[in-house]
Amino acid sequence: MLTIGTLAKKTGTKVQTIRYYEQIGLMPEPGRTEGGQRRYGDAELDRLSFVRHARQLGFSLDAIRELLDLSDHPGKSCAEADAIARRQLKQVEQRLARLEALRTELKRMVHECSGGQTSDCRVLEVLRDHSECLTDHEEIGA
Amino acid sequence: MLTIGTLAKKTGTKVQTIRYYEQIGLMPEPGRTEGGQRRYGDAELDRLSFVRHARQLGFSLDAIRELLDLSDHPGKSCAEADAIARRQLKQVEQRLARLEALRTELKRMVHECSGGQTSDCRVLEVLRDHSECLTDHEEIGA
DNA sequence: TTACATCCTCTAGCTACTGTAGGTTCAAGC
DNA sequence: GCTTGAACCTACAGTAGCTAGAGGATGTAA
Repeated sequence: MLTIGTLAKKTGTKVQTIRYYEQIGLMPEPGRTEGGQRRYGDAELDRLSFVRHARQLGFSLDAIRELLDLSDHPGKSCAEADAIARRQLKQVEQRLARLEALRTELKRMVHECSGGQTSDCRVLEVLRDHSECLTDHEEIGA
Repeated sequence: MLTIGTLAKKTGTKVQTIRYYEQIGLMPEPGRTEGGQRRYGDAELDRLSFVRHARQLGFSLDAIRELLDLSDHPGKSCAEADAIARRQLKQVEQRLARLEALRTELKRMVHECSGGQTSDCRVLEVLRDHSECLTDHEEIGA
């Protein structure tokens, strides 16, 4: 039986985060000691590991919820899980493309900084000037 | 004189976002009509363009605040602006590295999906198994 | 004058946590 | 059995950066 702190350490999660996952229904309500402290078993360890791994891969909590649901029902078609992963891959590739363009622009900015006064600072100038901008009015995904 | 809606369209910003920027002090309080509606001039258009461009490049609102402050004081050293841009570039490069690793793993997941039932779905299996994980307990930036 | 798009303020909600306050429980050592 | 201190508990507030909605006022063109 694991305390919440041990579970946290084993999965690289903060204690509060585990309680938060419980609150939003991503983790089940665990057993408690007489004094009211949470105690976890291996099933919970596995589940939390799954969640954390998926989070590291950039899956949203909603997507993880779906994936957990799928893995809880082994008879279901694999196609759904595959679709989620594909959607995720697509997003990652979009972000990559965007970030690569950003890197180029940032490199240019940094490269051209002459070290003088802000009045002739390229960094500020580039930000003021949209003409060389990648795209209009697009957002970057953090 | 521009209405807030026109300014929004010109900069690709939502009206609410402009009001939000005003609220947090990133945009100045504009003039108003007798009826109390906001009216903007070219200075505000420039400032908002600057902000949006910087946001597209992934700068935080705090960083943008610093940059705006620098550009408001043309006598200051360019070094600070350069430092902010360099910090940003570093972050972008870290995210890139991380995302590239993610793409590899996701591609592997998707590739190996055989199309059967979830009980033998590689996507779920990979998420259950941390052994091939990139790094332990690291976070991804959104 | 009337219609209606756009504006106003205020409040709440979103994601995915993280932090704090104030109090309780557990386990080890004596 | 008692003390100590780390780890636990709940509840609530705060983070970034917006976004959405309610309910009402304003501006402008026909």
